[in-house]
Amino acid sequence: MPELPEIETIRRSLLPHLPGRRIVGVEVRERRLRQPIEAGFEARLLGRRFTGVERRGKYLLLELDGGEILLVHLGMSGRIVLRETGNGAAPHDHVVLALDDRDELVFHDPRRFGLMRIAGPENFAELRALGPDPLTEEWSAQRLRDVTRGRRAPIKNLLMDQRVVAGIGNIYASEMLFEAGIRPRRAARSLRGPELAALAAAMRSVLEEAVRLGGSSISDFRDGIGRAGHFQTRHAVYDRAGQPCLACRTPIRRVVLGGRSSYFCPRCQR
DNA sequence: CGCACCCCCTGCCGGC
DNA sequence: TGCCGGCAGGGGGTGC
Repeated sequence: MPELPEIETIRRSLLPHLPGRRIVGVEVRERRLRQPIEAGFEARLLGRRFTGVERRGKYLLLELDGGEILLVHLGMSGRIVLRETGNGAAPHDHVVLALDDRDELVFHDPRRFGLMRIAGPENFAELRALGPDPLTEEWSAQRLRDVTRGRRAPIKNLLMDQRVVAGIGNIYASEMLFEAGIRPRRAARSLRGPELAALAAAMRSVLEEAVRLGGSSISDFRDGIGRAGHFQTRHAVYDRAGQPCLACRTPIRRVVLGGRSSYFCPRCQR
């Protein structure tokens, strides 16, 4: 579930609570995540204090005193939740960090596609490979024009390529293409100037609106302190195959691109 | 480079 | 009711 708006929602929900707190206990209940949790993980965290909460694409960066960072990726089914200590661990609670005030920070991930690792700012291979964050000034219509130039790939595949732009996943790629009036299968290099401008604007407006509404709680997404999001009520096309387009009543179509379901209105999008 | 496939893993839902 | 296939917000790898 978690794409940029969900991770940003989690970041904002943790920001008032996490910085300043010290880790007084580390329990790793399951090391087999997408990358196995490394030996020494517990010792490196114990006694450290959180200093900040940042985000890069779909990665959450929990900053620690001493300059290291606890890097978190939630994969498809991951959650990270701050809760009161004392109710015991649930199934799929893989990492439990006890904090110095009777709260605990829990990494929960049924499918185990997520990851948690400690790294210094200089050595994140994962982060160096990421493209710019679409909500920063690094991203622009000009940049979109540059990365689409000459690319025959469907525009939706490009939007979801984290090396091109970081943070967009399957829900928001479909939603921003609807907003821009562009079909997901269009070859990236075929987009004209006005379409590129519309898409750049739609990327920003869809992501900002989704952040404003606390992300999409399809299935059971919750932020860092257990609150649901509401952007799912605004989905125009995602998971709406066969239902009428909200703009023109034409049935929404589903196609598969790069192995992922993709949704569009055949009349509003060209 | 692009793409069509695989894989990783668990849970849920609909059809039979 | 129970089983089975398909599908799910992620990323990575292979071979063509």
